[in-house]
Amino acid sequence: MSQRLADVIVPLALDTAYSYAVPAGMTLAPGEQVRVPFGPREAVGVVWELREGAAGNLKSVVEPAGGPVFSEDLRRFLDWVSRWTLAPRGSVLAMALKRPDEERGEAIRVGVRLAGPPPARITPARARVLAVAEGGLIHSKSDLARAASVSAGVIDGLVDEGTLETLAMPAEAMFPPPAPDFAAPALSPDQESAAAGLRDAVAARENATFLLEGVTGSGKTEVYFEAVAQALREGRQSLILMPEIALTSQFLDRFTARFGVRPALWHSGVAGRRREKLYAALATGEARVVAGARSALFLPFADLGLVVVDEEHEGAYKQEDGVHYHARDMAVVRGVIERFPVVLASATPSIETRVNAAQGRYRHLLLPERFGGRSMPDIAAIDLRGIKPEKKSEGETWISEPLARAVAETLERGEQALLFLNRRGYAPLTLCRACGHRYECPNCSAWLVDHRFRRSLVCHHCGHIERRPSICEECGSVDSLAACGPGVERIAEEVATRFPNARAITLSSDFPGGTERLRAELDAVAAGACDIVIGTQLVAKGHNFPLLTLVGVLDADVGLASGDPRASERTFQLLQQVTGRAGRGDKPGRALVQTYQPEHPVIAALLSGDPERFYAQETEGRRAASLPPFGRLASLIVSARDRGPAEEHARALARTVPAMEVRDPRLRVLGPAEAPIILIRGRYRYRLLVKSPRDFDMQGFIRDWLAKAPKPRGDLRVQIDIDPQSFF
DNA sequence: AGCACGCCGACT
DNA sequence: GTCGGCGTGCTC
Repeated sequence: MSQRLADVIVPLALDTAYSYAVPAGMTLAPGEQVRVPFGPREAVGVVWELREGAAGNLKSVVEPAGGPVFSEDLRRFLDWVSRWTLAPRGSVLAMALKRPDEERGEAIRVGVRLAGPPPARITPARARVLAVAEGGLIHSKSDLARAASVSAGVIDGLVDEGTLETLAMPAEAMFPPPAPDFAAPALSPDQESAAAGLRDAVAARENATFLLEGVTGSGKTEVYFEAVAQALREGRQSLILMPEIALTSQFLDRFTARFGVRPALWHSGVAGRRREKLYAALATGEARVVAGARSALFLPFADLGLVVVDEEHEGAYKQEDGVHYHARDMAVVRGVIERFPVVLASATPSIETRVNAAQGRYRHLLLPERFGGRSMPDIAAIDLRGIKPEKKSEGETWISEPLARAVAETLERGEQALLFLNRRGYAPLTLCRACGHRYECPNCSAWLVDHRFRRSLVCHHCGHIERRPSICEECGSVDSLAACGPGVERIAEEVATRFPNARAITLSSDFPGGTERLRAELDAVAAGACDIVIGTQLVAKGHNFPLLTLVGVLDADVGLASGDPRASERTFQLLQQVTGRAGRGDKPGRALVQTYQPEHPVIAALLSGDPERFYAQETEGRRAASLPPFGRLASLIVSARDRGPAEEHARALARTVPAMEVRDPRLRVLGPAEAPIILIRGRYRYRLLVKSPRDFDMQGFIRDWLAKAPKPRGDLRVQIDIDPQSFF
């Protein structure tokens, strides 16, 4: 006998949809959330498909579970992401499905208002409460208590006496709609023509991808705000994706100035009730514009009409654990499936995006000038080869004399200077001068970084932390430990000796007090609270310092020596971005770049002020090596607590490849090789690389391969990363 | 992800 | 003899 069946996906690391009978009388739509029996317990999943069939001895759906309905398009998108990343569908669903905390119960806010005669005994505290409550308005308990500066107990007392009554507060409008024409800006002709292109695409629901490229200060944000405004006029939702740290008050201020209200925020710091409310408001369409970190891409929007990926070249868009995905690329896919335009904005686009634009897959919108005709900073190299050796003595210095002079001049003019070094901590290596012992992480094959402010040695890979010793743990020598190389803390020390009267601050992601303090500190710096900023890459990103006129790059060569195929691109983008921080106000900017290899292509391109040269070279290099975007790449990381099993399983996987019947000669499997950092978090890692042509079904190959290969047992793990971004 | 089943060590 | 360690496998 045929009856209605529901194929349900549960948000667990499972790829299969499980079939349940729909009890007679229960109405269910595809995409609805349902409670289903699952093994010995119950789970909430999403109806992926409804069909007719024989119920056999299938279990039945318990009940509809409420919450957002997952549209056909969203389900197709999640399926696509699963097939692309090779992650189980349930894991991908888990990124989109957030159930409210059942423990917490309903979100009813209790309010109070004046409703009866004054109490028999009137106290000063009670009098203050009555004065505030006089108008007969509904107050929330906590607001009323605060306004009358009394404790909540006083309110409760008045409720007991019948003077105040409690009632449910009307739900406050959590997500007031931004106004598309609140403060439309005056745009330059370049901005206006780019904005017009975006507005048209939004209005036409065109599924086009745009590269919006313009140097720092060219006004990209104003342009994509026009696309957001258009989506608002169309009554559709917008999502602005940003690297998490860029979600600062500066961005919120600009948004508020343009649209009159703040956008809704979705990132790891938004939790609890706020997160639940926003999740619900997304699905009803009440939240119109969301600014979020990469994870916001998977949320069940009611009617998404635009996605902006700001700073599209940022590595932060790549998720490196769980489901390995690139939010920028998945955003483009969501745009195609749900038929809306996607805008990729950057001053220094990724090679991938540049090539896609050049080949006509993306539309290229270029903002050639700094807004208001401000000039780009003057960039000059300081060749350390001629300077450094004579300073190598007991008191090592990292700021060369020419750079120090430039800083002094900047301070004299009352302007701000930034010293950039992309290395956290005090020194990247600690060794014993007596025995040569190097301090290494017990869980990782990496050196421990001296964090002198915290008096600790810290591993930047696993977070291991130990007290900075005074005697060598190996040979027992006293005062023999030497810090090798600089980190930002060490630069801060040098700044303090060289410029004792300057107000200096060191900013890096390990800033004490967490992200919130850090964001506040960035605002204070922008407002002029200090003279010298010493910072890691964090200061290069998403924050403008209007008073900054000098940027000193302490070591432009960091990162160039690694074997990572993306090292050049990343270094170029970072240096271009940080030097671009100089001179944003009405003062011209200047950047000095300390380097041992001024003729290196990356450094030379930076100095020439001609990024096209770099892009042309790098693109050719990728083409010649068939690297992305000209070829496809995947990495398989095999890991285990013991070295032997990890290596053995990696070899076993490699041996399975030639045995496969289907084997395209254009496909290559390389390795296994030890990962560059073989031990991380106590796990040994071996890596296999798959290279294929662009038009090859690489995921299909990997799926077939792993189906025939030996299954990982015990604590062995195989992680698949399609289009890996980092290679350690 | 849970949760049960199952097969080996140290306890009443 | 049993309690419980966590490796292995399953969830319509």
